[in-house]
Amino acid sequence: MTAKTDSIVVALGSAGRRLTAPRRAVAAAIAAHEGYFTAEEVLDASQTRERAVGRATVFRSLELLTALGLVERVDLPSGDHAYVACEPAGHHHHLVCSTCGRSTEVAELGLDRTLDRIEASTGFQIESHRLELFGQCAGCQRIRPTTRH
Amino acid sequence: MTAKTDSIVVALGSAGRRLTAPRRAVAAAIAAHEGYFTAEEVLDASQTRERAVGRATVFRSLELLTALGLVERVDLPSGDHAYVACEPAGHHHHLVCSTCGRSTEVAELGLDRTLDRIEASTGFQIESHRLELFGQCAGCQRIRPTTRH
DNA sequence: GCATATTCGCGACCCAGTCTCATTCGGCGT
DNA sequence: ACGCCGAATGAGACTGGGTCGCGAATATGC
Repeated sequence: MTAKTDSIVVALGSAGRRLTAPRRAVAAAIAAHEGYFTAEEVLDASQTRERAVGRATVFRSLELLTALGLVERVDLPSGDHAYVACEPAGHHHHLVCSTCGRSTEVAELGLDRTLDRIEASTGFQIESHRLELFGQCAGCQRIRPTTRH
Repeated sequence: MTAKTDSIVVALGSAGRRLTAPRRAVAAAIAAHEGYFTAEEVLDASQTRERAVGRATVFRSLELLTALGLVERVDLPSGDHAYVACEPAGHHHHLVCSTCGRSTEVAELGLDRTLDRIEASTGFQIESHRLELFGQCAGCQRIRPTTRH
């Protein structure tokens, strides 16, 4: 967890952004989550601190962290959106457990070739894609599924 | 277009749902769109008719059509959601032109094998996935891009 | 035609997310 | 150690998508 918040702190610094208390609070809230989390949850979590973080700030921080590649937005099958913390490494996709919410990153998986083929056959020039995978993680497949949080 | 509305009519019938004027109106509005469309657009379109369709009804109809597999929800890169009309055929993905909004369906593309591999390596049991492709369609790649609608 | 369950439409409501703007504060220069 | 200044914050109003509840309307089977 400290590792996570640390990397956030570092990233902020090297991006020339200020390191403020609210941002620390958001980082901490994110670090405290195992899997995906919603803006609401981050908001709630930071409200409980002595110095509450404003709603707007939470959204702004999430936006910033997204821009820095430290978190990514996921649209759950249910339709509402969540975020997952992730390594700012190259292109990757998320595999989210629909029971406990834990998410793992899966690296490139030969999609590029397929995209090339699609481009060739449709004449489209693909600019971006979104691939999200949902399922049950190894742990939750056993009889007693871990409930989310 | 009549073809599109027809298939909607048929689908409603065979699903044991009533064929009402508002639903026809929504179907017509959808058929009038080349590419993706938002709930708002459908709403506006049906408002202009003599007999206006209520906001709730538009959403309910879209929900129903989605359940019937005639339209599908797409989350645009911008974050807001739209719908695309599609064949109730098997599993497929959408390729959306970010300029003109036109969308084409691309069939299965060897993703299954990759998913199997991911399952094997992560221990996850994948239940569903979402793959959306965005880019420029052949027409919009030429100098004068067709603007949306 | 009639009965009746389905669907509608209105309007109130809810909730995520944005905007504004006065206030605060982090980080740099000295 | 101090002060400056632009970046960042927070409170709350606001917006816009989407839902809910309920009395009225209507599509369908008979």
